[in-house]
Amino acid sequence: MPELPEVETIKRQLEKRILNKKIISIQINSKVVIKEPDAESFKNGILGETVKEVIRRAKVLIIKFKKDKFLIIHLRISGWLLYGKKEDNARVSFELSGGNFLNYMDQRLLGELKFRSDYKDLKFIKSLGPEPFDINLEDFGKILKAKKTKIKPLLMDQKVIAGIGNIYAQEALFLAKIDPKTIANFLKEKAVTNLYKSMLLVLNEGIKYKGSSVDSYRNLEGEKGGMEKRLKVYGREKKPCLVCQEPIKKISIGGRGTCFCPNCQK
DNA sequence: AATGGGACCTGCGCGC
DNA sequence: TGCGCGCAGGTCCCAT
Repeated sequence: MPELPEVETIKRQLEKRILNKKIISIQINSKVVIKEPDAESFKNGILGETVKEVIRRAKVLIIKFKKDKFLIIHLRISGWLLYGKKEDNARVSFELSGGNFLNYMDQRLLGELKFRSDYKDLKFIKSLGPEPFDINLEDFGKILKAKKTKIKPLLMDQKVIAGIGNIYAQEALFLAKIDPKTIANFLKEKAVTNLYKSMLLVLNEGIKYKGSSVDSYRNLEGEKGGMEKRLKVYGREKKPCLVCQEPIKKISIGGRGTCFCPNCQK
């Protein structure tokens, strides 16, 4: 599910709901999502702690308790968080002071929860490139210039730019009118500028409309996002391009489905 | 350096 | 109707 806009939406909602709440009890229904340490130590470590800060880095949510206690949540594909009553099909439920619950939902069980003394030292976190909103046009251009990979998987490479996934990469390329198969260092200055602006635009729009609910994703309040109705190419295979009416084509790049308009995106 | 395949999981929709 | 297959918003790991 969740790319930067979805995770940012959840982060902002968590700030309103769980800041300064204490973890009263924890029920783990699917141990497989607890990646570190073992389920028992995970539970014991978090019980009684109070939420001091909520952080997002790329697609990762970090809940900070004390100085050296962090809950790190990666939702991967089908993970989401639901605030409110206790959910029977939650993989993990955290009971909070005040009577509400924070439920970790994850149909495919690919997400991961970790309890650690830090998050910045995680291998994955250390390998991340800059946040899209922290990179300037000049640096963005330099990165593309140095790469001979196709532009679409490059945008999705978390080591290069952190937070973009399969939906927003397709949307940004459509807006910028760039063929997703284009080799990155082949892009001219104007195309690079267009792509940079389009990337920021689609991410900001995603945040504004509280994410895309293409499938099971719901935000913290259990609501669907509003962005999926505004997506211009993702999931629109064979449908007419919203700009030129040409049928949208779907291909596979780097093993990921990729929709684009063969007429607009050159 | 770049690409392709498989792995991790469950469940949906499609064609036969 | 029922079944098998491909596919799904992510990331890692291996081989070439």
